[in-house]
Amino acid sequence: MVMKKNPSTGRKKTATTKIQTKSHLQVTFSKRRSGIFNKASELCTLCGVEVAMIVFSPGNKVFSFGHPKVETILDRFLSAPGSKKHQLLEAHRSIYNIHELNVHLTEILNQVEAEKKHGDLLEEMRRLNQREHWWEAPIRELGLHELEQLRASMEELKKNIIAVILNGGGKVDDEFLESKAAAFIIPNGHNLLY
Amino acid sequence: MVMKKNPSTGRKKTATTKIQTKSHLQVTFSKRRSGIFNKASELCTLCGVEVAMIVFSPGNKVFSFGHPKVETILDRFLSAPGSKKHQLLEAHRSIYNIHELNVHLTEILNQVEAEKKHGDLLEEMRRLNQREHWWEAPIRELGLHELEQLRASMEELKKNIIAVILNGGGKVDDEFLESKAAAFIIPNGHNLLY
DNA sequence: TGTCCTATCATTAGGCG
DNA sequence: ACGCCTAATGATAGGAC
Repeated sequence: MVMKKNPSTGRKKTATTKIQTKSHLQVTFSKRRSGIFNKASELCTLCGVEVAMIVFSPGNKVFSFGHPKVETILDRFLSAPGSKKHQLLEAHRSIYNIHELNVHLTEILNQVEAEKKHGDLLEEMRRLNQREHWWEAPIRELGLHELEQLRASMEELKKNIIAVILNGGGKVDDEFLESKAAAFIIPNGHNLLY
Repeated sequence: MVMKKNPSTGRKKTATTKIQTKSHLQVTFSKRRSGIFNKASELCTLCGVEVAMIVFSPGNKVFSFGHPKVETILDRFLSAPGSKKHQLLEAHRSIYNIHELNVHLTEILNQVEAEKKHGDLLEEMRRLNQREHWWEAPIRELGLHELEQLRASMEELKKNIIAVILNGGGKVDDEFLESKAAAFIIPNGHNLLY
């Protein structure tokens, strides 16, 4: 026998419009949300399918359900072929592009470094040559003095070249030159670069 | 009065395990899926919240529901602070990083180009100088003939320098030199570079 | 797969703690 | 916010189209 303890209780019809009473809305939201999540879970176990669900509450909190995992489903969904969904996945791929770009950039930067060193070396030669403006005057007019200056410049240039190559730009004295004499053949200034 | 047209019809209890009959499973999936989507839609209108849902069917098809849009919700969800969810958003941001990197790369490449041109110029000077090995022999021993050779080399070097600077590497004849004489002071070989 | 139908079953509105 | 209770409403299994 059924006892009607409280005739006023029980389910009532619900409107299809937004609930206005804030507290009422909160309660309804909680109940229905858990209900839907349960139904989603049932769908998973009953049909063996994958489901993801994301809900933002009226209080702007995030509720999510996912089987097996929300992220997994989202990955599958975003990687599915079609329209704008691809762009996030593309972005994901671009991480690797960035890595490649960085590697490329490093290579390029090394190249720049090398080119700069090379350029500096040659620039120094040119500067040393031009410092005395020896080539601006017709060569046939060079006197012994000028030639002597030129020779001295060349000696300095050689030392500087050695400094750049062996020493990274440090000072080069005769002792240092002697210590490296075995590696670079510099008997009387010949065969320094070749 | 209610007529019972078919007493065998009507709802029956359902197990909580996976449905084995494939066709049965398909039907149940369809019905329940649309049911859940309806409930989600109701939740949206009733509580004014945002909902996204993704379901993979037994036949591996994708069904999705979202209010206002699936992508919108996913964006909000992925940008929500917390754990791994960030990584996709980070990836999204990295698109802009890639753009910046590309700009940077272009700058660097231009720099490399400039350095290379500079280097080539100086390299050419060096090669022209060394071609005759004029500086390997003690300068004081240079004869008139060698000096003449040196002078000729310098002339060629100057032309090549002008070619690189003005012409991008093309050939330089006297006519061309004359056409550029106003810009570069080359009365008798003086003040070419400075 | 979707829709309509019907007879159930499951959900949940409303109230209370 | 959560759980329990009750009763009415809503959802859906099963069948047929």
